[in-house]
Amino acid sequence: MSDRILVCVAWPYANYLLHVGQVAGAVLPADVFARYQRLAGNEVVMVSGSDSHGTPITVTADREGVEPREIVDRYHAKILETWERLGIVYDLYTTTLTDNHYATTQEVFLRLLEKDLLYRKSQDQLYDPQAERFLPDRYVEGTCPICGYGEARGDQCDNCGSQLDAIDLINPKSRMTGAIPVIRQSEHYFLRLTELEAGLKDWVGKQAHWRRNVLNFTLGSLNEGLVDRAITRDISWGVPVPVEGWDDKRIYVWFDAVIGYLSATREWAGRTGDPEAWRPFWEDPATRSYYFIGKDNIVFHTIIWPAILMGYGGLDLPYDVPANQYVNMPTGEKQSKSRGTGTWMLDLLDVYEPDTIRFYLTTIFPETSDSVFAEDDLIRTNNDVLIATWGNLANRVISMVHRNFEGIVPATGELAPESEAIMAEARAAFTTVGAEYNACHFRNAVNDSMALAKAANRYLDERAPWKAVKVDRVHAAETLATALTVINALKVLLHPVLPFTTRRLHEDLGFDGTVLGHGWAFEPVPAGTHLREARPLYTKIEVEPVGAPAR
RNA sequence: GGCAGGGUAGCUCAGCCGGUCAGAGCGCACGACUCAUAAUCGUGAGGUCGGGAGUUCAAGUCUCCCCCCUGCUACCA
Repeated sequence: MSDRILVCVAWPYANYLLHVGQVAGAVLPADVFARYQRLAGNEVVMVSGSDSHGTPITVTADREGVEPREIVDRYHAKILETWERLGIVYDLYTTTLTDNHYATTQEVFLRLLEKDLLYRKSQDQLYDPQAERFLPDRYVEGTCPICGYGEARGDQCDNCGSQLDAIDLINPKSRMTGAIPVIRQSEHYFLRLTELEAGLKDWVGKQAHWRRNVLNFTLGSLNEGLVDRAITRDISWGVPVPVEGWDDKRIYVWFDAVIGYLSATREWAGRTGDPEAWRPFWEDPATRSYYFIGKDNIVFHTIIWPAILMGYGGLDLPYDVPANQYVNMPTGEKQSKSRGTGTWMLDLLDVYEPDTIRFYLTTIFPETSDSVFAEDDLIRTNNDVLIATWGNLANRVISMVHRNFEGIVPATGELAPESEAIMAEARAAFTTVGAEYNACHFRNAVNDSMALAKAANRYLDERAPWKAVKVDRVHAAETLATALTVINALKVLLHPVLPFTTRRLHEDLGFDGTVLGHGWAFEPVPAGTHLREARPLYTKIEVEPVGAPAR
């Protein structure tokens, strides 16, 4: 019986290239998870898109003197290229610029308004009279009132780390124009999080399967008490507020971005030809929805988005939010788009095979703590783990079958105990490794798979078919046929992480169709099968790290 | 400052409802083998589990204090 699973992935801002941290932290875990679930026979839809609104995009556009849409188009194309080359398979990767998304966002807004979960309130805001624009705190700079640092931001002083209020800055000026900001009143719509707090607490309290940091952080925030948040802004780039007389404001990006999960699923449905196909993924309580995000985004996915959904009514709340920590540089520095530090995915893809990258990144998924990306470590992992333990295993066995059995899988009689044992281990791995994937413990899934590969290497050494074949062909035949079956099992177990090379291996082993088509199943390579000529699945990297720095 | 997560072998990380929890992989040393991308297999070297105090028969595993890293702190998302 199959499950229905919605895989939601954080929406990258379309104003930069993607770096390793974003991919290892959210996108690749989601893809591995979705691939596993599809293999396991579940009904999966995976959606995301480029977040096209927000101040950073406007600022980038201003700096280049172009329209925001041009920035979005440029980087959206680069992002799509990254997915293609890395083998990230979305059912839909869209943007927040579609008519469908605007309509969905406005529909949600109006529903909340009807239900009195939105209200208007005026607040003081800093305004740049030269740019004729309201300023977020971080776009104001001046002298820190606490330590005297001259270039403190309105929200925080980078020198002494103090949290600031932009109004308290000495000699404040706009980072956009240098003008002195003035205070102006502005009216906005606020979401009544205070109203939804009790329901959220009740719901979060039941999510015992969430990761410790996600659960504790969310409970902590709820216990401190929520504050209503403004969901509109004084900007011109964004989803229009569907209310008379609000033409000069827009729905703010954090509100429309999370709604993107819903609008993207609707858009996917429309593209499949069944516009109603999104409903089971959102309206059936048995559907499980997973949100793959970084740790900086937890509050939006465990509090605000659920609050919006609760307020809207009739839609599923997140089942799990397996937020990851960060992937840092070997120097300990963060991968940061805004600082320009980090490794761009496209640079990496220019140099290394996608499965090499996917495998290495999976081994450093920051599932429990920040992890480190290092190119020399990637090379070492490729050569000393991926190839030595796994690639070589497939290669040595297929080569032996060609050398000694004309490339035809030999038949076996009754199996020796050690052959039975390794077969049983391979069969059992489908349960254990499957459970790890299903629980989003991807590193464990890979480690368990590699343990099976090591066991297969050990089995080969013990049975030494290269020796046995000279004196007892039946013995050697049994060894090789058994090893092939274990290799075929590993092909399936590792397919979510290594989709490209396991597809090749699938062909090399003489199978038709796709790995996906065969499903999450233990399956021998039938006797009599003609294997293709042995070819290495992976290329050893002999070079020094070439370096693929950001910028 | 407050809240949350993390600080375990050279490296990357598990373990954390207290008692085979002092581990895995890589690297390193030695040995075996030679089918295979000099790959594989076996053996080994031992890290005061960030620091200090406490609870307990027993603590990386619980409590308290301190140090360091990261995120959030709601007008970056």
